[in-house]
Amino acid sequence: MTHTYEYPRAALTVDCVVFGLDDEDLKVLLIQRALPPFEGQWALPGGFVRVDETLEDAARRELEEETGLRKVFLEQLYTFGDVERDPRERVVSVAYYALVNLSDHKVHAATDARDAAWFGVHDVPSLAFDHAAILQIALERLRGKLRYQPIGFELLPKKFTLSQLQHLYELVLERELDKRNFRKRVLAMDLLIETDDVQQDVAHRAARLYRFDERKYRRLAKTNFNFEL
Amino acid sequence: MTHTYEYPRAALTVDCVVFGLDDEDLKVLLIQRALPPFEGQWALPGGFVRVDETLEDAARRELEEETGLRKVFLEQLYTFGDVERDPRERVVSVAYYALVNLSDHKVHAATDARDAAWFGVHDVPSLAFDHAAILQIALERLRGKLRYQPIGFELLPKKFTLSQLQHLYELVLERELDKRNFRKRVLAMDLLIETDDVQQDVAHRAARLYRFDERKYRRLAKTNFNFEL
DNA sequence: CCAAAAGTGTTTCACGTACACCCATGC
DNA sequence: GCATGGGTGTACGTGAAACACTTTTGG
Repeated sequence: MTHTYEYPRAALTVDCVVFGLDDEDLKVLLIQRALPPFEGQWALPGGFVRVDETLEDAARRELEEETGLRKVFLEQLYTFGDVERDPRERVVSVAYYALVNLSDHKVHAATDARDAAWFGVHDVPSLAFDHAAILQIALERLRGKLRYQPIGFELLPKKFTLSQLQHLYELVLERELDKRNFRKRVLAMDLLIETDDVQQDVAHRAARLYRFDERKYRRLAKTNFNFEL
Repeated sequence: MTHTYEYPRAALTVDCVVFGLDDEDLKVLLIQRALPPFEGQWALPGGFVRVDETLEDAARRELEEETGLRKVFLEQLYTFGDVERDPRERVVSVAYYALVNLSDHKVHAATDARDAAWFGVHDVPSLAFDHAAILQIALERLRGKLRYQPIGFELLPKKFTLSQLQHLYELVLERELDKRNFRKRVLAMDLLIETDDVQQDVAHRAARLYRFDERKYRRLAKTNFNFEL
């Protein structure tokens, strides 16, 4: 069955820049395309928006279909509408970025993807379409938002050490931070809950684990409080 | 002539939130719709994206067609994709916001619009579609960006007084600022050029006029300099 | 006992904030 | 001469930045 319109229409897609964190690096999730165009090349997960689903629903659906990821932090990034960005025809893509913690989420390739894999953000292969540009903009957005929104916790396990948190900020912001000042600032916000647990299986003194107090943050966010690191 | 596709497609539009400044208020430009749906209601200027133009080109074209505005500051805001946001069919809209100075730009209604007029942002009539929500998000974005990007100057004439600049910040941020501290901070950035001109035709001491040094700002922005007010 | 990271305070300096009066101009 | 906004400096307090050693644990 076909669908007919009076004027030609652009196709509409979503693409997802999924960031994850391991011990060494900030990573991005890519899939290897199983179909033309750019068959065999690496690309951001994504696909066509159905006419009866919202943009965010489409992004979540494609993410699950292509990589198995569910229930991740997801936020709209920017809409890319250059006329020649897809060689087939006019395609406008609404890009989203997602944050996941690698320890909780296992990834597997699926529909339309030969393979799915994590790459260090400074070590990505050549990407299909304008996906390299989308990735750059996502990185800038992440850097900007990390400063004044508590989104970094999405990249960490529920319980984390202060050193892990600092390491995350250093990786994303690409500069070193002073340990004492970092701990002072982050604890002064009074949004971390000290748990009774400590790190396991480390060959040195085990660090205390903390949780982010999201409930309290939401309450404060409604008044006029500013998260800032 | 008609166009057929294998799957149904959403229509794609752009909408523009145009902000302007006069002596009393931050204003937004609205048009009165000449056609259904929402005939006779006020709405944001905007319209369908052609298949051979970029999103920004579409926004600029619609802005000129419907309101006569050209060569304004324009930046993408957010893409709205709720399934039911247009009663006719599925329409996804890429929203932009624009900043103009009212003294330089005269507005006139045109294509598809019965009328075009400026409204105080806190005094808008009931709007078509989800345009009230789009306006709210544009306001938040403007407030957020004004703090750390020199976009306020787009709302002022090329030469302006420090009081005008302060007034703009007070209107957008919705709080009063201390005159001496404001002047100190803004001059300390060293991005304003003092001109030889002063205000004309005022019934009190005439204020000095300044220009924003955009060239210098661009240079600094490339290193690691932060505009912040 | 050694390696490795955890954890902890103080001083200094810059910047944000609060605050009030005289000046120039037009009518 | 009076009304209106233009223009200016200082004192105080808070918060950011610099900086080094002791503690705990596992191997």
